Amino acid sequence: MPRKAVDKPRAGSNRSYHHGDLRRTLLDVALRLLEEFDPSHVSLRAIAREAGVSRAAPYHHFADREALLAAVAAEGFRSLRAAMVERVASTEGNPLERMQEMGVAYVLFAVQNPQLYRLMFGGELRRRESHEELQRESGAAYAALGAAMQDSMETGSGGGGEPGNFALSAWALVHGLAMLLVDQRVGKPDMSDQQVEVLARQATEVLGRGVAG
Amino acid sequence: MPRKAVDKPRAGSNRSYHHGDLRRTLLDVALRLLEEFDPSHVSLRAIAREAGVSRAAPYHHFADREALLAAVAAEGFRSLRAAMVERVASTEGNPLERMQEMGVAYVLFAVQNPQLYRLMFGGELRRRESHEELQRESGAAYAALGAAMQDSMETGSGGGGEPGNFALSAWALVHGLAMLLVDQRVGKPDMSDQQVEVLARQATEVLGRGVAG
DNA sequence: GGTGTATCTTGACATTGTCAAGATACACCT
DNA sequence: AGGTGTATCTTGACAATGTCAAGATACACC
Repeated sequence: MPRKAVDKPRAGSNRSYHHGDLRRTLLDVALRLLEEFDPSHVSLRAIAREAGVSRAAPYHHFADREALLAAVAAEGFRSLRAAMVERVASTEGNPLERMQEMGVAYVLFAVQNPQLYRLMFGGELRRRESHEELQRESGAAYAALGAAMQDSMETGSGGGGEPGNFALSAWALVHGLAMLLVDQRVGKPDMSDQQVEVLARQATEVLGRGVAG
Repeated sequence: MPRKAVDKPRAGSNRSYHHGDLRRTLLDVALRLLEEFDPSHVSLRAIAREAGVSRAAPYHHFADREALLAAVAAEGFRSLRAAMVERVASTEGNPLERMQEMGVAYVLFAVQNPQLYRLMFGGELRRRESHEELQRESGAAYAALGAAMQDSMETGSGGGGEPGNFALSAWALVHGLAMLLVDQRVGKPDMSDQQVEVLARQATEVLGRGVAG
């Protein structure tokens, strides 16, 4: 384990005793640290340090470390959903294509926020069901995905499959691809967004043929 | 953080000073603890304690905690590969069906060893590329998967897709489904193997139509 | 039997999450 | 204005972790 910093509020922090909006600041700092480190290595103390407050300050805004990270994850799901709906909104085409674009947005989000994505989907949050906001936001994101699939199925030229199957396959495919990319098990270390897009479109195309065929 | 045990070798351990095969024991214990806890909560000290040795003993067999866990993960990949080849070996049918069975084996393995699967694919191991055995074994597992796909493509009734696309899609689909199941984002809390099999087969079927269509 | 070396233990340190008790300052009421 | 209450923040403390250095032990070989 690294040995480095002492546990005092950051020097140069000229905030007053009362912070103003520490809750918001903690979330921002946590998100920033998450760009740099694995979720399991983002410590409460480091967040507090970076926010310029003492180690125990966060406990007045979050029950514990997991609650803070859960809040960050919840915001992640909100962003994910926003990215998906925004993308379909700016896409013309039949429902199947639009759903494909949604998948692309999903994968892009993962690649652009790998650690956040890991926090959202990894095992770091062990009591996921007990974090209300997280439940709500992740549910909303899934709902958006599900709605798009519903559309594409209704218009789909009726391959033999049931809707449930297809939805599950699509979600699994997109989620799996995101995981493989985030974990760098697939693709080059530094892929451009364009390259990721192409990859995601290719992967989902096979599935599209499966349902449309 | 929990407060509980003291850091002494387990009482009742009547081993001699020298252990015999501590390395093996540590791996076994780690795997056992992994059935119970998240990878990030399997501590070196707990492993040592459970193995009946002092906290520093593992350092004579592994460079650090991550190296030990990497070795466990490597064995996980060995098991995964074994499960897959065993399954295809006992399957008759065309290459596409055989590959589908491989996917089923993959998903089954994940569901039956959720924490191990998380260790193998999650972000806990940050220096994956520096663990030689892990690299080797995971490579071998992927190779087995890839080979099966190669077969199924060659015999496949030539849909429009390229082999690379299909392979990627298949892997992503299977991996994603495994993840969703392991994280309990899909399926009931305690599904039987049969139920998982059905689910996996349904999911991969859509893909099969995509390539065969 | 003596010596060497691999193996294991003990002690120590920096780090973490968390709680309890004290300090501070803002907000409101008279 | 002044006083009081309460939300907010800090300090001190404890158990736990990973890791290293230095000491103890026992097996293996000459």
